Amino acid sequence: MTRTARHGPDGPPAVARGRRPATSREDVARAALDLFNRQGYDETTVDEIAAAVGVSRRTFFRYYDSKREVVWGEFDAELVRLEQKLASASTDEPMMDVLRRAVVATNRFGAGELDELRIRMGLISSVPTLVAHSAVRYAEWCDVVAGFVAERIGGTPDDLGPQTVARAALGAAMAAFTCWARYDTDDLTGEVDRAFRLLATGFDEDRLRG
Amino acid sequence: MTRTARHGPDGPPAVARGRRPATSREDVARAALDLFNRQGYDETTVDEIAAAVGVSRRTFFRYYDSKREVVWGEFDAELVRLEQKLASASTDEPMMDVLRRAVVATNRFGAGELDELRIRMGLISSVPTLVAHSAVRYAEWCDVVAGFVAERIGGTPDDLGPQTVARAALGAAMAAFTCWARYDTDDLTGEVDRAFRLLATGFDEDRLRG
DNA sequence: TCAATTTATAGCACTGAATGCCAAAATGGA
DNA sequence: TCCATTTTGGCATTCAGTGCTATAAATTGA
Repeated sequence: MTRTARHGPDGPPAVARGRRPATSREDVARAALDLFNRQGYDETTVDEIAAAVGVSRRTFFRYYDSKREVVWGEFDAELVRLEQKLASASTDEPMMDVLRRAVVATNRFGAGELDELRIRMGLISSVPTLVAHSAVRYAEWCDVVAGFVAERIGGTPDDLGPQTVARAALGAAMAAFTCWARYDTDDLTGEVDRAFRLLATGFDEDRLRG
Repeated sequence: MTRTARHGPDGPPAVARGRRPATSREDVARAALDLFNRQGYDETTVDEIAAAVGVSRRTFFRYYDSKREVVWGEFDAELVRLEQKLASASTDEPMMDVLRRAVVATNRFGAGELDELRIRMGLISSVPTLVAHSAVRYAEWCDVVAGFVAERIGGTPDDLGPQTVARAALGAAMAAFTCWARYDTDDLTGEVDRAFRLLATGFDEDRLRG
């Protein structure tokens, strides 16, 4: 992966040397999502996306490793934020509370981002190819959570305890996201909060009904 | 998908008409798993598998829809069993207990099957392509559980409650499986049981340490 | 034994994703 | 203008997956 380092967040704004990029990750993503939304993910070829941005097919693959990846935007950055939130939490606060608040916090989005996010999540949770790829991305999310849990209760992140908590937490987050993407509740963080509270009560049947 | 109906489980053993199949799903799976195990999943082409079974590439795709699917064996049958267990459970027994016992019951394997199962699970949880595809297969598993939960607490399977329980339960089951596949504990059902008990207690920190 | 029917296979052509390789274009600096 | 740098474009290739058609092998019935 060779991203443009020209406007990277670190270091000085490095004067532009060599040929200028013909487009950007953001532009590619916009064009692609638009096509996916209009004619469907499987019905959109990489050639079409490239043409829409005015770039060759080969160049598309220099901006994104695969067609799948386009839908994930800047997921990596969110992962880093989650890790920081978890690491900086008070040791006094109960583990599941820390986890819930951290996940809620990393999923606050501005009103302007919500529409695009809903399109992304709608695709991720409905197109088989993307449902599949989500497992790969979410595995990284799980690793972060498992690391945090292992830190709290001792042992390694690979043990049954941390793995179970991490994967169950992922399940709760995914449930909240897909429910939010499907219905028209504008309250994403509320859904996440509810899902994690259910998880922390061990799925008490009365609470589930309420 | 056209499987051989010749020895199908339903109906009379239907006399063999027409040309006999050159191989079987089982034989294809055996040859494929052997190759995957020896030289890796990505390094094994469909042509190689087909050649190993003595059949053309095109015929391979008549036995399995994709290279990925080979690893999943007869997962569909297990799904049906889970659905039956959940449906026939007593309404008096707590929901999470029913779920735990049903999942444990559908994951009892004979000693002879365990080695191959470990190879399958090892691949599923380590090869990116298969990690990805697992999301598609496990989604069907989730649907079954979400249906059961909705039946118990009311509402539809798409609501936040059933979705959260189902996906978290899946997480617990996956954690148990991967832990079992990685370490040499021969006690698969024990791992599943432990994971689901953790889940039902809302991940009590003391219990997680114990 | 021969023809009709049934079922499975082989082979070919084609699409589409992804990757490696190299030449050409564009840009700033000496 | 020449050079180093960076990005792009195009080509060739691999591999998964699919549709189509012809052919091979097997049973049934005459």
